[in-house]
Amino acid sequence: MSKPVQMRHMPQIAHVDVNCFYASAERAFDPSLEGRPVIVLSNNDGCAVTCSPEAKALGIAMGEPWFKLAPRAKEWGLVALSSNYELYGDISARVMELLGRYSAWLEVYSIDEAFLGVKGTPAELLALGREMKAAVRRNVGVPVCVGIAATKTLAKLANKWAKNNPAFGGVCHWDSIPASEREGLMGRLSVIEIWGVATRLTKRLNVMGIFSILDLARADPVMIRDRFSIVMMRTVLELQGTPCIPMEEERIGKDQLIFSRSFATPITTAAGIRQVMSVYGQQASARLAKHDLQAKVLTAFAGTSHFNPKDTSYPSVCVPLPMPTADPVILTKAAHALLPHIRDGVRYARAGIMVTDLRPTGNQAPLSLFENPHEERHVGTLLEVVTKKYGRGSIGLGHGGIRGGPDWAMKRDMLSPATPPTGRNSPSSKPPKPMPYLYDSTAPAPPERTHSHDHHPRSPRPRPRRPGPHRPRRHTAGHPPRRTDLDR
DNA sequence: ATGGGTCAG
DNA sequence: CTTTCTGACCCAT
Repeated sequence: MSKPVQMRHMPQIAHVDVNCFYASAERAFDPSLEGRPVIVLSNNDGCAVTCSPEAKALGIAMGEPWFKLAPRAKEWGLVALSSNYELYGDISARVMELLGRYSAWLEVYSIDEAFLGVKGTPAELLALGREMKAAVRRNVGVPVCVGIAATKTLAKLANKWAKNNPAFGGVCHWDSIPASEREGLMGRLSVIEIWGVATRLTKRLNVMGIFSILDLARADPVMIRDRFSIVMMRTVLELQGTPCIPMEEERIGKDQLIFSRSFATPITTAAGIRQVMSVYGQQASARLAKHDLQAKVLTAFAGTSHFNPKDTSYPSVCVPLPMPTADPVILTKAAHALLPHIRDGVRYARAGIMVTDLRPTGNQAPLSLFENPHEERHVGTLLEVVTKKYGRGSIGLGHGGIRGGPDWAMKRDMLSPATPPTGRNSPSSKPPKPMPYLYDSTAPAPPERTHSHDHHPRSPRPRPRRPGPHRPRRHTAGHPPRRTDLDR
């Protein structure tokens, strides 16, 4: 008895992500790094955030402080690089552009991950996955793995499986695996391996006797909803193969922007904090302007190190702005409201500002023009132009513009030299042949969320998107596969 | 509405 | 000297 034809054409979701993205991006830029142990360091060159497989083989773990590694780097032939987000953003854009050719339904989930709506027979889906993997490798130069399944949650799991089990060759189509094997896997994996479940939820689930992914998949969704949340229930349903997390439209409009940083060395003076606040005020202004937004509220904060439990202090102030603004002078002044709360001698390890209550520029009363002379004179714009031309730190208001001086600047001593080559590996150099079974705009839309408790309103029939210019989320290649037995 | 908690990457 | 920096959403208040 053969299955109805439609069964073989159920919409599925492909999850694609780049293996150890930052390290791979550095390699795409500098192929001589291929085969060598490479790590990419966090801000301030503090610790390793991404390790190439060769680096992992040396026993280097994610989060390993660089100062511990440095002495042995030479003997290991270890290449350590400061994180270079410009490079990663560029590589990311190329990957996404390429993936966009394989489906009208691309959701850029993070700087190195995407979901694609796909459909076809199992054999076709597998072929599609392999084709995408090969194309990205060929055209952009980074390795990816692909997981394909009926739901996002399962697609991510399949991807993880593919990554950890060489037998898959980097591509795993969930439904093509015998059920007994899938259950074997789910039975061996802790719930913490699931998308959306971390330490807290794991503990709570464990208390209820739910330890493995299989335990959770077999739990009663309603009970889970009552004891946890609708979100966790969706996870359960998704594990059972019922799509509940739909493909998302590109997120438009943010609710808040945060600018904060840990310092290379603690700041111990109000003067130092003042300087930092000035820089953040200007950064906030530039970002708001870029997105045509204005803020109504600014929060400024500072804090001592979490690792030094004595003498802690976390001052913060919330400043309602007289009118929605993106003006650097006003924002900087507002940020300085934190200063009275800063005590000299306290070792502040980080500080930042947050702008909230954001709204699009342009729908305020004209009166505000006169109340806001800086805006009228385009001070913000000028700052941006100069900054773009001469680099950050070359100009600034008040104490923000001191160049080279501040020792709280990020250390990036091992930065890769420049932006990556264009042309050579550029995706456009060899466009992939479209596959006959692409998920196209005339095909049924991807699964709708079955429970509509969801924040971002979306059109009932999501429209297909081209990948367009992306605003990939920031990302550290974090959450490194803590030891799993995905590969038996 | 707002803030604390939780998660992701 | 376990991880940076964001961003978002859930949920209780």
